[in-house]
Amino acid sequence: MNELTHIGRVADDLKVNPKTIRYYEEIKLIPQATRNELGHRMYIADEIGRLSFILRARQLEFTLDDIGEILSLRDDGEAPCLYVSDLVSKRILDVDQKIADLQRLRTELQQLDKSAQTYSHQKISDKQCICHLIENEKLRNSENGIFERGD
Amino acid sequence: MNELTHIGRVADDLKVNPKTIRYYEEIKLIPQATRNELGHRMYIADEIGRLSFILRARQLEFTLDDIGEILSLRDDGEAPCLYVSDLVSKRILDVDQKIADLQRLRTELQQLDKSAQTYSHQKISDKQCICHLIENEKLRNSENGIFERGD
DNA sequence: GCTTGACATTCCAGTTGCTGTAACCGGTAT
DNA sequence: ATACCGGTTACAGCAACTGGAATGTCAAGC
Repeated sequence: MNELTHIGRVADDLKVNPKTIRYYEEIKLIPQATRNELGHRMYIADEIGRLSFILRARQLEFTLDDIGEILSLRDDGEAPCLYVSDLVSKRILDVDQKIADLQRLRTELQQLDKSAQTYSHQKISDKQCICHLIENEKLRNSENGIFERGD
Repeated sequence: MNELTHIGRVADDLKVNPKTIRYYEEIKLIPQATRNELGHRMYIADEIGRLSFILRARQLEFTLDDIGEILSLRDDGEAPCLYVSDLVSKRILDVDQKIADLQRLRTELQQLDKSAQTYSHQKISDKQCICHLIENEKLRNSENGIFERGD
């Protein structure tokens, strides 16, 4: 076997852009691939394993930095799993936050959409108004004090 | 009145980084501010209005490109509201998609977290394994065919 | 008078995770 | 011969800022 594979094949199999693979090599997330006589990168199962680990972690939206940490812990012979499970917990909190933000955003947009129907038949008269859709929302919300921009 | 305000003050009031304001000027989202004798940017209510419109739209996660479109429609004397309400509808769909993605992600992370508890007492023995948390998930999911990476 | 601090200015570089483009090379099919 | 396919490199660009350095001006405090 020994299965030496070109980058394009690997990319197809893992459904990823070949550029991404080269990029990961460039930032040292994966080791420099061995080259064939033409200078083409050739991959063996091991490296494909590492790569697909990275892609899996990216699907889980770990940052490349975090993934790099995980991999180098592992490369040093340490078990990264505790580290990972810590990251996982943190990511869950992040994701929850983001979902909440988006849901709030969705509500706002929905209100905008609703008032679009209400206002659509009106003519613009107020020269100050940039867009009464967004402007009116702003006023309504500052009355209600909905947005405090919690960063 | 006539209220001429320094950039720092405007930034404080609108809770935004002064750099952001300069950046918006640089990309011509807002006109070049008038300067005082020291070359400092000074703002009047009108410009602050335009700026806070932009910030409001950014809170609603419109892109600067879209905001630019809206503003230049308005600058040309046209009503951007139909355009905006179209954008709003599209944004709602985007946001829905994003929420769904994040919820799926959350589920995955939760599963990871659960198996972290299951596996945490085990010793690492398999040299191939980079992190059994993520690896095992990958295997489980490819068995179930959960992830088809719908892009 | 001098220093310090708080602002402002400009310009340049960096962030994240890639992706696009250009210019090139080599092998294969027609 | 030539077109096509896939590989290579290096560099630029995306979004939406943000940080830092170097410089300048003014006012307060010692």
